Amino acid sequence: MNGNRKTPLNLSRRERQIMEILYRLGRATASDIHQEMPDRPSYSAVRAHLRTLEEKGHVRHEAEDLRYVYAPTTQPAQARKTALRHMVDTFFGGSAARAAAALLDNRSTRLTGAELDELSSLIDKARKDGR
Amino acid sequence: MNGNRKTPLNLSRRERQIMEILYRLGRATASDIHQEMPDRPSYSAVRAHLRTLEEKGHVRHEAEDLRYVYAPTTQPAQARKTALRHMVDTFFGGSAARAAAALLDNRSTRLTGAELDELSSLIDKARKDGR
DNA sequence: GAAGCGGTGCTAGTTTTCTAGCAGGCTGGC
DNA sequence: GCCAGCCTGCTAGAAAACTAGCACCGCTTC
Repeated sequence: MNGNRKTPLNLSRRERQIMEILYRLGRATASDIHQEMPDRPSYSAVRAHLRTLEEKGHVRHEAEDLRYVYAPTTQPAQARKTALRHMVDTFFGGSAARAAAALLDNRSTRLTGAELDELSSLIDKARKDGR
Repeated sequence: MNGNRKTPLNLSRRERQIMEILYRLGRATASDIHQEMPDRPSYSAVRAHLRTLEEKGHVRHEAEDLRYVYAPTTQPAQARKTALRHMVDTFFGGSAARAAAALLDNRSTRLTGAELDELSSLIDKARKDGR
């Protein structure tokens, strides 16, 4: 199911931590990322990892105001999709419905009325498409 | 946000692969896990990792029919919750609603009518609790 | 009872990851 | 000009991850 090479599965611990920060932030400088790292390593180490990630093709950078701003090469939408799929497979037996239910069910996630409406309409839409 | 020690964040690449398989399967023998591993390592290597994971407290084993059956120490429900939270934070700006929407929206995940009904009722319930 | 099968424990060696530190470039203030 | 501050590139060494292989044990089958 996953002999894929350019997959988060093949990232080292630190590389993965960096990628997650990058997905969360969208784009960030080495310094930003360094701030966010758990068990904060040296700034230098972070930069080295970024270079590796860039070499592996997971990340690209643009020069901006005299320093580099990094971003994932994968489009956010695609990354989200892949991540969701993986999560659903490993924790919910492949059932997106069960995963969605877990999201709704969770008491700690208070959803606003507007959000609920939005979801309702998505469900209606799914019903229409399905039939 | 995450100085936690016993978190998936601190697992090595192989250890994480094993944990994901274990979450997916619920419980499994060393051999089962070995089968499922990407870039299949040696059986021996898998066993070594399992021992490490057990030492770190992520996994426990029971003897059964002359061999060990491994399972995560974390309760599935709790693990799912943590994983969801993490996913929502890194890919959906912390919004469970956006994550749920992405799940529903995904064309590739065909939800059955029954599932949609189930979700609708969950939404209604959330509405009631919310007000 | 010996051989084959399938399991476990352990250890030592290799490979990869991870890291700090040095060298250098550009900018702004003194 | 020159120093401080902040950035990049690179490298060598330490630490961790990863791995294969050996020794052993219990069961089954011949």
